[in-house]
Amino acid sequence: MLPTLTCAPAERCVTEDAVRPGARPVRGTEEEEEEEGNKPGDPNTQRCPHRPRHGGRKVKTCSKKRLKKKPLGSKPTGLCAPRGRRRVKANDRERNRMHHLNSALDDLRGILPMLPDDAKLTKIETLRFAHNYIWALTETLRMADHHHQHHHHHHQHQHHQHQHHPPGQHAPRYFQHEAYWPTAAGVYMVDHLGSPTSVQSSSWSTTSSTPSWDGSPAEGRLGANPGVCSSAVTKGQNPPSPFLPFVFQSTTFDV
DNA sequence: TAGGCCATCTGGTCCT
DNA sequence: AGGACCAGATGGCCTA
Repeated sequence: MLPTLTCAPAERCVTEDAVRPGARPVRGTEEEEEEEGNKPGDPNTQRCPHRPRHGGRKVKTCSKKRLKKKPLGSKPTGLCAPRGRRRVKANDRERNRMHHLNSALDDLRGILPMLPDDAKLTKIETLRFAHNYIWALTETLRMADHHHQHHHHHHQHQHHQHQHHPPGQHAPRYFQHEAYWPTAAGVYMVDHLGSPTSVQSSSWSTTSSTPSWDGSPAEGRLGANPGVCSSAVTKGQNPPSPFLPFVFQSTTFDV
């Protein structure tokens, strides 16, 4: 789902329909306006005129929580107090803040390996994927460095009995393996998921109210795959996520 | 139709 | 005082 831009930045006020051509038609607007006490013309209760009541983000101003949390000394405004200017401004700021957050998330999606089916990762998937992508790259660098040192040591032992590799071949051979390319994590996802959104996120810890990794590779969306993160991964350095990078499996370390 | 994902509103809290 | 941040609530959209 594309992020919807409604009225947050006043200067960029765009209707939802403008950015979501496929959006469904509006249902039941009039009665609900009445029900919420939003009378046209009342500056305190009127929502942004450019924001369609379509889809989505209809609001009831009197949730149980809000009523419960109302301080005892608050104004006796009946069930629904009219929204003041401050509240409206705060809503705009909050909306804007979330838009910025979403665009940052989009930027993050943009630098992650591309998925062939062009499926958009959800927020939590993006964060998890990025987390593991970074992990994979870090681990790749670490192993490359390790190999480099090993190779150098080997050369010293041989007392320079043979020539150095040509520049193009000096890199560790496993770096030339497709699986070690930076897009490895993405390839892994495609190989094992098909579509990243095709997997019920309830099968991993996404549904937790505090999404976090417990460090156990056996659980989770991808962690359940056997053979992932196999012997080549240093003990105690398990990738902390469901998106276990496959960079260290099924690749021969023929150095 | 249930569940997942999302945008939005909202009040509370903390910070400047 | 006002803004940023946060989390809960709510309801629309979409898909299996």
